[in-house]
This record gives sequence, structure tokens and C-alpha cells, in this order.
Amino acid sequence: MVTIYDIAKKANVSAMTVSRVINNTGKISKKTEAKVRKIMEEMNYVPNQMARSLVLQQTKILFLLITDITNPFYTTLSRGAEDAANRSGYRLLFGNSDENLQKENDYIHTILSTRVDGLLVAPTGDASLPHLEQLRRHKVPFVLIDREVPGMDCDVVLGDSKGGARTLVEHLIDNGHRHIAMVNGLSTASSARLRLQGYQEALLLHSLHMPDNYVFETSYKLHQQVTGNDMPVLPSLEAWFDQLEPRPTAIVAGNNVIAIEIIRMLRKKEIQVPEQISVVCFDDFGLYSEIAPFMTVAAQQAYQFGYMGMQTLIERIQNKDHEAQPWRKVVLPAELIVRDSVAPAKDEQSQ
Amino acid sequence: MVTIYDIAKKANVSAMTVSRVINNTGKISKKTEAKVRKIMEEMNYVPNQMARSLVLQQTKILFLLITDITNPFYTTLSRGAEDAANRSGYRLLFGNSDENLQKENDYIHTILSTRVDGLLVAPTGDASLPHLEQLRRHKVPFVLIDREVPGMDCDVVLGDSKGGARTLVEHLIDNGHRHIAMVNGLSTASSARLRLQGYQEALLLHSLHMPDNYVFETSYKLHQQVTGNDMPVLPSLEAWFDQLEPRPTAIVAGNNVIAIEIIRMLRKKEIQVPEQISVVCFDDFGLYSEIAPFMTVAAQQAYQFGYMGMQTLIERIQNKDHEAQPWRKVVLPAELIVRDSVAPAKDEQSQ
DNA sequence: TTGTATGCGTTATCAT
DNA sequence: ATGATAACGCATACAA
Repeated sequence: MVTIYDIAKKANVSAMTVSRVINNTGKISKKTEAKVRKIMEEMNYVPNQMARSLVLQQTKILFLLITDITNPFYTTLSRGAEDAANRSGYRLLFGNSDENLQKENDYIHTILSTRVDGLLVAPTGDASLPHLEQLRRHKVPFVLIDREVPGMDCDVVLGDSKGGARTLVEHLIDNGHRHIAMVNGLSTASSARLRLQGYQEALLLHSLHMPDNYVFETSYKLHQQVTGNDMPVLPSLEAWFDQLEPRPTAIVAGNNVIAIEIIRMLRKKEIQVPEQISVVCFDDFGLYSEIAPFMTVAAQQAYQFGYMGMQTLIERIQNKDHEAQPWRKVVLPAELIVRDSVAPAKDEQSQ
Repeated sequence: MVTIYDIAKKANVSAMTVSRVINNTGKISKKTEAKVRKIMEEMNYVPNQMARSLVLQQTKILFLLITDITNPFYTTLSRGAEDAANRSGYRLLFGNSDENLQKENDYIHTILSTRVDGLLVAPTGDASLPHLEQLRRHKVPFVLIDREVPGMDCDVVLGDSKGGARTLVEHLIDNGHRHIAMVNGLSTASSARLRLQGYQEALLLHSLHMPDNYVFETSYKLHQQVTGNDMPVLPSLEAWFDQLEPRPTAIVAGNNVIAIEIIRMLRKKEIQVPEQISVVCFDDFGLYSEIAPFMTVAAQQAYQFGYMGMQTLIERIQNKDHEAQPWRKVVLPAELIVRDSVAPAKDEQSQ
């Protein structure tokens, strides 16, 4: 490995002079600068970030930890975060926790030991609290996106989960549906709790009462990796659906991936969407809504989640005393996009 | 920051003893070990990876550089790479070059200066050669995925682009199409060149001759970020299409994203797919093919790309003298999945 | 079983 | 404008 000393020796200067050239710090004569630069070129010198961080105590590297890299909501969010980071002269590295607390733990450990300057993180759920506390103890600035964690005061960028869910349910009610079930994410995630509240509020507002078992909880993430063209249907989802009485005329999905699970289950049972059952969900489908303008959704501004979250993080970092400012909470609206997965309820069903 | 010395002092031992506890190296008494561990817990000690790497000259961190994080082919590939890396005790960090040579350059620089142990990289194209040469000079082991780069001998995991393209075109020919155009990725990517070859071979084999302007090149990546629900149609694509004579009855897309651009353009012009024009493409759509089983594709084994690539990389790293072994080239097959974006050509068109 | 001295590659401080 | 020295946090070689 070619070091700053190799350059120095070849240029007949001290290592300090080379360092000054690299960092544009201090005064140096045009002549030596040119000479040093030339030799750095020749020897393909690249500064060792490890050594540099060790003394500088900063890396100019930020980290984004998402929960599902195969979900277009998070990949679009990533692009927003990337743009914001680059615009401020930071590099951004990504990690994927896969909705898995253990993986999240591993990443937190890597992040802690790598001493990145800051972290944008979508926590897997409330159980992430210890991880966040660890970050806080180690004074790693972080911003939460998409999900809050009770017990942790910090900056956070959220979607309007409650409002979005209400909008979805009201859209179904407007279409005459009176038996509306919900398949939600695990209630260990704040977004799932709020979406459930939104669902319940909308029903209450219209004086509708659903059977107790009309709400089902599952993972926000596909239960199995997509490897080919066929994939088993989530068994528990099907079992839940089979025992519903009466059968719902519409289902609200907690996110886009859950919607896919539902559609697959219904297709397996040869139930038509939307003719026999309407389906709506949170989050849009990125590119895919373009070629398959099918699902009616409450679209969240994924790119903005990343961009705003990253900006908040950077501002927090660049403020000298990190934790002095009051914590910020940004809530981004969800927008109803009506497509073709909802049909008017039939009369005998809407009573 | 709490260091190994802080632990040592509190435990009344030397820093070396603490280091030995951390790394399970050398002999230490149960009692001191227990004491040291307890204090590390109490003080929330996390080893400084920077300092450690500086002396160990390795990080146990690998890197995956992809070209489009919003493309499900690459995100599924990422999941495969992640699993393979974790299985071997490595952490994996991601970067997204966005099909942008400058961004790729920035990432290579970060990677070089961060001294990761190895790199799995999908190069943006032939112009990536200098970046790879730089990696080689700095003895950073790397494996190419998805695209080769002429002039660089190295391990590489590719898809059967030529065969896949031939299969797609033959499927169209089997359906009676005689006027088949192609919208391909930039020919600066090896995959695009091979897909073009496959297209041409299939035509030749069936003694079909297309007008010269029947092949159009564009980016593999969406030309504009998806931020909302409407997005302008790629102007040059539309201009190209408008001047085709005769108008093709089928179009082959170089990848899934290009297929989306084509569908959008045709929809804008109110041309029905597949009734008026059939469309097929490379790469599947991940989750989305599940809810919109529409596009006929040559599906590549995205997960396997990542998994095999990562395994190849790790084996290369763990072999003492990296570059002694002969380079490996893995070619993964593409599978035709017939769906609904192809219709038989009408008689007057198929002549 | 445990400790001391040294070096990894860089920058800050202080000197010249 | 340039250089010498110490320090960042850790692990290796060698000693005790």
C-alpha cells in the first residue's frame, strides 16, 4: 500500500507537506504542490480513510438502514436519501435489515464500530428501542423514518398513516362496502398501529361495526424470497380468510407487499378482484404501477421520506451541539390514487 | 469515546489483556476474562473498526455496487449477495451508481479509501475499465456481475443475454411476427451487445431482415425519478417510434425498465398491447409480476446472480494469493415466461 | 497468564 | 512555506 510517506520521500518533502496538499490546508508553494500532485498521480495514491478517520473522528459517511430492499417504497426512499446526502458532500452507504431484529442488531454494531457520522434508520419496530438507545449512548446522530419508537425522543419523518388509512376505508365505504377487513403489518410497528386506528376511526364515523376477527396481522415483508415464478400462498393468511363470517367485500392492506399476498391468495381461490372482493393498500408500486395501473392505493411520498430524512440528519449533524435543538417531527401526507382494484359493492352485500 | 484503555484501567489489567478478551486470542484466566467482559458491558464498549482495520489490514466488510436500486432485478440480486456474505461472516454494504459513471467513480474512491475486503460490482459499462484497473492496482479483489468489461480479466457472473434475446425473438416469430423492433440498453454495456446479437441471430436464422432503424438504444434505467403518478414519456423514444416504416408488430425491450418506457409510450399513443403491438423484455418484475401477470419476459435468476457472485468473491478473497487462480466465468440461463403481452400477429402483417 | 514497546497511516500542534 | 513530533485506538512481537 502506498502511503503518504512514500509520496513524501519521492517528492523530497515531509509527510506533512503532502497532507497539506491533499487537504488544501495551510500555505504551500505552487511548485511543491505541483510536484506532489504529480507524484500522487503517478503512484496512484489514495488516502487511507481508516487512518484519517482515526485522527479526525469523522468519516463524512452516512448510513441508511432500511427494512426491505425489495420493496419499491424503500428503494425510492433510498434514492431520495442518496441525493440529499450527495448534495451535501456526504457519501451514503446502505444496509437492509430485512424486517429482522437480529440483522438490524448486526448492522447497528457495524455502524457503531465503523464510526459513521450519522444514520437514517427505518426501525423494524418497537423492539428496536435498545438499538436506538445504543446509538444515543454512543452519540451517533440518527433520524427515524417511516416508524416511530415509543420511548425514544428523536427526529423522525413519518407518513400520515392514520389519515391515509381513513381515506382508504372511506373510499371503500363510498363505494358501498359495509364489510371491510384489514390485513395489517405487525402492531409492533407504529405505522401499523396508526393504520389500524385510521381504519377503526373511519368505521366508527360511519357507524359500522366489524366482527372481531376482521383484522389480521402479518409481516410487512414478503414471507418468502422471490426466486422464480411460483411461490406458496401464506398459509395463515388463507386460514384467517377462510373463517371470516360473513366474508368481507373489501380488504385494506397495510402495505403494498401485503396487498400482493392478498391478491395471490384470492387468485388461488379463484376469487375475482375487484368483481368479488375489492382490495386497497398503503404505498404505491414504483415503476410497476405504470405498467399495471391496477391497485387503488394511498401513495406515500417515498422519495421525500428519504430526502427530508437525510436533510434533517445532516442539519442535526452540522449543528455543533447535536442534541441541543428540539426534536423535529415531519409528517408527510398520503395521497389516494384511484385505479381498478375497487368495484362498487353489490346491493345485497351493502344491505 | 470509550477505548480499550478505559476498560483496561477500570479492570486493573493492561490493554493487551482486554484485546485478548475481545478477540479470544491467547490464554487468559476465567476470572480476568469475566471481569473484563463485565466492564465492557457496563461501559458499552464497541471496538473501533477504524483502528482495528488500520493494524489488521482487513475489515470483514464487503461491498456491492449496483447500477439501479429501483430495479427489482438488482434488489433481488442484492438479497442474494447479502445472504451469501452473511453466511460467511462478512458484513455487506451497498452502493448505487445509478448508471452514472461519475457516481461510480465516487463509490470506487470511497471503497478504495475505506479499504473494504472486496467488491461485487455491476459496472455501468465499458467505460468502467479505468475504475476496475484502479481496483486491480490497489489489489482490491472484485467480481463483476451482469456485465463484462472488455480488457479486464476477472471473475464474472453473467446472464445468457444472447440466448435469452434469441428466445424472446423466436417466441415472437412463433407468434407470426415479422416486423420486430428492439429498444436496447446502451451498447457500451456488454449485456446490450449480446442481446442485440441474440436478436440479430434469431432474425437471421429465420431469414428475416429488418429496416436499419429498427434498433434503438437508450438507458437501462428510467430516465426520470418516479416522484408521483405522472411522468413524461421519453421524447427520443417516441420520435424514434414515429418514424418507423413499416410500424413493427412487436418490440423487444433490453430490460424491464425499458419495457415500462415502451408501454407508457404506446399507451400515450393509444396503441393497445398486445392487440396492436406485442412487447417482450429481459428480466422479470419481482413482486409485481405477481399482481400484474402481464409481461412476457426472459427472466434471469437475479437472486442467484448475487449469491454466486458473492460466493465467487469470498472464495477469491480467502484464497491466499488472490490472483493465482484462473478467472472464473459463470453464465446463468434466462427462462422464458409466457404471459399476456404477446398476441399472434395479424395475417396481413405476417404476410 | 499477563505486560511493554512499537507500528498501522494520517493529521494537529508547535516549531523553524 | 515546511518539518518534527505526538496522538488517534488497536493488535502484534516479544518479554516477563
